[in-house]
Amino acid sequence: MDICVEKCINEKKVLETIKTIPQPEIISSMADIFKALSDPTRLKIVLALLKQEHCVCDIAVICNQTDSATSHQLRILRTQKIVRNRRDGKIMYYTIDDDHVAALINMSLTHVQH
Amino acid sequence: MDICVEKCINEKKVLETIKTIPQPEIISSMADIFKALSDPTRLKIVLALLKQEHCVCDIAVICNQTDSATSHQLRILRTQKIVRNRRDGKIMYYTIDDDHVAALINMSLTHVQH
DNA sequence: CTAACATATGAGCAATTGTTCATATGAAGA
DNA sequence: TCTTCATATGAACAATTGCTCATATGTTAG
Repeated sequence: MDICVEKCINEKKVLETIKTIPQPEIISSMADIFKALSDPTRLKIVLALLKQEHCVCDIAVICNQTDSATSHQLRILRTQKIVRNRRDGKIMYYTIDDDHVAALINMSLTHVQH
Repeated sequence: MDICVEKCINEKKVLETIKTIPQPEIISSMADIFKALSDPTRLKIVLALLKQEHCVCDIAVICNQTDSATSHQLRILRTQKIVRNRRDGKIMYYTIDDDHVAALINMSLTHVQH
C-alpha cells in the first residue's frame, strides 16, 4: 500500500503532503533565517546581544574577530531582521530585533541538550 | 560611558556578556542544527515529514530531485537527529525525530510572516 | 576646513557546500 | 544462486560562504 509501486511513487500520499507545504518563497525565506544562524560566529553574536546591547568593536572582541569581519556578519543578521542597529555619534549599537529570535535560540539549545 | 574608550572596548560590559555565552561546543552544535535547516531542499523535506512519514523516493518526487541527492540530504538531517528512519523490506521510511523540530519550524515561519 | 575614529563595503581568495554520476549495499523474488 | 529494486555512499566539480585587506562613509573634535 505505502510501497513505491511503478516509478517508485505513492502518488496519493505525495499529493496529500505537497498540498500542506508552503510556497517556495516562504521556504526560501525560512531557510535564509536558519542560514543566518548557521555560522558559529554569527550565532555567538546573537547570543551576546540576547544578553545586552553592544557596539561593533565590543562584539568583535567577544567573537575574537576583526571589526571588518564582524561588520560583515552583522550585515547578514540585519538583512534577516535578526538584529537592529542604532547610531549614537560614531558608535553603532546593535540589539536583537524581536523576541522570536530568543525563542528560536532557546529551542535549538533544548534540542542540543537532548 | 558605553563608548569604546582606548582600544575600543568596554571591558566591563564585554566580560559581563561573555560570562553568559555557552561553551564553544554548545554554540557549534546549535549552529549545526540551524545549518541542517538552512538549505531550501532540506527544509522542504522537513516540512513534508511534518505532515507524514515518507519513503526516500517519494521525498525525491516532492523535492524534484534525484533519489541520490535526496539520500545525501537525509543523511545530514539524520546526523542532526532531525529525522529518523525505519526499514520495511526494501523501503526506508523517514519521520521527524522529535517535536522540538516542529517548534523550530513554526517559530521561523512566524518570523518570516513578520 | 582637516584629522581621527567607528563602522561599512567591495574585491579577492581559500574553504565549504550541494549536486551529479558511478558504484556499493541490503532485501525480496525467481 | 542471480536479478531487480530501493537506498546509500564516495569522488569530482561548480557554486556559495566567510575571511582578509584596502578603501569608503559618517561623525566628532580641533
